[in-house]
Formats: sequence, C-alpha cells, structure tokens
Amino acid sequence: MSSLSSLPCLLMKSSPLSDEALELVARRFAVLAEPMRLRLLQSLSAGEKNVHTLVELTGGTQANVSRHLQTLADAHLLKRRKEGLQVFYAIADPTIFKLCDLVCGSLEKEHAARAGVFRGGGRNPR
Amino acid sequence: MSSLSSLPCLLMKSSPLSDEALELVARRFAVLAEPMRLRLLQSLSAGEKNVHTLVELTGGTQANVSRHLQTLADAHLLKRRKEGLQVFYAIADPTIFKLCDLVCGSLEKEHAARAGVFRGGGRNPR
DNA sequence: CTCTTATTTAGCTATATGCGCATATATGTA
DNA sequence: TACATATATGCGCATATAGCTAAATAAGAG
Repeated sequence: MSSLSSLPCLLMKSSPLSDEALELVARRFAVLAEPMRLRLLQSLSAGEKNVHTLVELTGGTQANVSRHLQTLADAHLLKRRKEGLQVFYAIADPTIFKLCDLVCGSLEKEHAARAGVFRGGGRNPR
Repeated sequence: MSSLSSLPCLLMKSSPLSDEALELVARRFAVLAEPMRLRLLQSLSAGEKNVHTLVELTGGTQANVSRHLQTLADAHLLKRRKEGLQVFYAIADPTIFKLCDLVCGSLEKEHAARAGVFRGGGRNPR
C-alpha cells in the first residue's frame, strides 16, 4: 500500500508533505529534468504523433526516443495508442505546460535581474 | 554570452524552445528533483532560517544540508544572508510553491484515477 | 514462411550526483 | 594566541541514468 493519503495537500503552504509524497513529487520533477524529454513534450503539444515522426522532429536516435517516451508514459504524462505497426503518443497531463510556463517565466525574470545588476538597478547608488 | 533571447516564450504553446533554453528548464527541474531539497524548501516556506535549524528540521547531516542549500542558492531559488557566525537562507523565488502545488494536484488526480479503476470509475461499467 | 517496417529491449560505457566522513574556513570569545 | 561554534568543502564510494550499437519483438505485405 503506497499510502498517498497524505497527498491531498496544498504542498508547502499547508501541512508538510510525508517522505513518501516528497519522493513522488521529486520523481515527477526528475522526469521533466531531461532536455530530450522536454523536446518530446514540446513536439507533442500540437497533438498525437508516432515514434518515427518524433525521431525526425527531435533529431534523437530511434532507440533513445523510444526509451524517453516510455519514461514519460510510465509517469503518466503521455498516453500510448497502438495502431498496426505504429505507436502513437499523446499528452496525457496538460499540467506540464503550466509547469514549463512557470519555469520559463521565472528564468526570464532571473535573466532580467542579472542583467540589471550592472546598471544601477540595486542598492549602493554611489 | 548565454543568449537567453529565446526565452521570452510561453514555452510549448507558442514557439519551440531553443536547445539552450531547454537545458535551462531541465536544469531547473533537476534542482527540484531531490526529496531533501524539497524538504528544505518546505521548511523555508514559513520564513528565513539558518543552517543549523534546517539540519534539525530535515534530519539530514550538516554537510549534506549545506550542499543542498548551495545547490538551491546557485539556482537562485534561495537567497543567502550572513549574520555573524550564522547563515540564513530564505525563499527567493515563490514560483516553486506554485510548481509544487501543480505537481501535487496532478499526482492526486492520478492517484484518484488509479483508485477508481477498481471501483467502476472508468469505462467498462460491467 | 520470408521479407520489410516500426518499435522496443539488452548490453555497454561514460557521466552525474547523493551521501558520509573528515577537514577546512570563517567568525566570535576568552 | 587558543578555542568554540557555524558553515562550507574535498574526497571516495555507490548508484542512477543518458546515449550508443546491436539485436529482439511485433505486425503487416508478398
């Protein structure tokens, strides 16, 4: 029994997460922590695609793409549909786009802040 | 020059991210992909704390906690403030709470769906 | 059955990283 | 100076995993 009963959480803000829940959250982030997997998600944002198409779009080897797709599917971020010889993958959890948008926005801000440091944006005016 | 000019993005939805941007996003996710670091962020959600306090709260070794704090600070998720012998860390980017909330919500849904499989929640009513 | 196409899997190597231990650095006190 | 406290860091071990190549499975066509 992998008691996820501690998951009905608002994370940090309210009650602290159990060790088990923290592991799950960390694992989800880990799945998103590979550029190739992000590229695959990006390629799939327009809609379902088969493996061969994804290989072409991402420029990875066929074996590698297949394994990353499996990783994403195991994490329930993608769903798999087999049709004859081909296998089609599609986004199963649109949350990932919100996640990526948040990270992108954060990185943008960070970049802007770093640029401002040398142009009198901070304390110590003189 | 680490051209982040490609970052003014809405990620997936609009224009595809450059390889460089994908690396940065992946790296940000990787920072969040460790239970101990999530625990530290959780402990800091209530406000600034010094290292010793965080060691007690998380139950990690001093060396390990220090390392993880540095990782988080390097990623600009935490800010460091030195005061005498002690060093205080605090959340620098509240975005992480939204990220964690999103992931938690997603995992909850997932869990509920999996639980429902055995209780007629899905297709195949009988 | 044989051949072709599409995808997955196995074996391997290289790299990255979490953790523990010991030590180093920094700052304050006597 | 010597000592204590709070953090940080260097090193080694163990493990995880991305990527490659080659081989295995799966499904259709002849």
